[in-house]
Amino acid sequence: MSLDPHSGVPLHRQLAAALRARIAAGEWPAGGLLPPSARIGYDYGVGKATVQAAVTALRAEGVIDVERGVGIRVREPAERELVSVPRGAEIEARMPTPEERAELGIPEGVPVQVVTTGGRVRGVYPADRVKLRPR
Amino acid sequence: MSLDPHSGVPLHRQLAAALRARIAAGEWPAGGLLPPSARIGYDYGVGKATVQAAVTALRAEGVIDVERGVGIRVREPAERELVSVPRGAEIEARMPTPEERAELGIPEGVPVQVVTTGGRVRGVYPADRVKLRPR
DNA sequence: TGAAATTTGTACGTATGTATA
DNA sequence: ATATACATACGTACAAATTTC
Repeated sequence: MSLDPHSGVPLHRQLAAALRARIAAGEWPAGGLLPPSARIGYDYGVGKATVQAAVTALRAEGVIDVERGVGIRVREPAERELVSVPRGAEIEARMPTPEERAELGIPEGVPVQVVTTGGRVRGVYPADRVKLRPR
Repeated sequence: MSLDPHSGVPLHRQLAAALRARIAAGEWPAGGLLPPSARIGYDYGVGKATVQAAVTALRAEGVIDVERGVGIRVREPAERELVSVPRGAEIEARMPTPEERAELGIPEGVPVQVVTTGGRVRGVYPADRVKLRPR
């Protein structure tokens, strides 16, 4: 349950793993709030920066959302729309640029899928809201 | 060139944007090293934690790699292998779990593409090394 | 309306550890 | 062995957003 400072694994990674496991186990429901970060730090006996690092990592994984003044929320899976992709197209995935994140309203930790045909970009899709299907 | 503490935009975001732009402009070649983080902090007049936050963000975007004891390296685009995807399959993208990152050797800031048919997972591909093509 | 409490964000500094050159 | 460079981790202070009273 607790963390081991002598395990060789950094505390912030241990903490991220612990929280990830508790979230996966359903300890907090999707859309629900984790305890305040100060409480988490107290419970696990680590400082603020360590909690911050763990939270940053889980955000980058798309596991949580953090709302300032509110708390740390378990991300809810979004509805996924089916998008057909023609034969011969190519599908790549990558992290969005900040501009794309702003324009498309993409949360942190969510990649984009890019569909191209003949080198021309046909679509850029937030990966949490689409499933691509070859037609 | 420099940062504005009064712009309302956090310094670490401004710094990340500045470095992103300089990288995109080719100021440092792919595979090359940025200046040491201490130098970056000195040049931009910000503290160590601020540089760290900017570096963490650029890592999560897949723009840079950080090698301990070496420096901050501009990531080189990997060779992309073409993978055919059958009709009727579904393609999703997401950030990998830490286990997947370890098993597949996926760098930070790189999503995975997941191909399923009939709900069964047919493949999990590091997105920096594949392009999927509907066949 | 507004004040207070809660909670996260930003940013600094300091010290120590560890990998590489 | 020494120097360089990033990583970890602590603490502190203040700012900003939200909720509650």
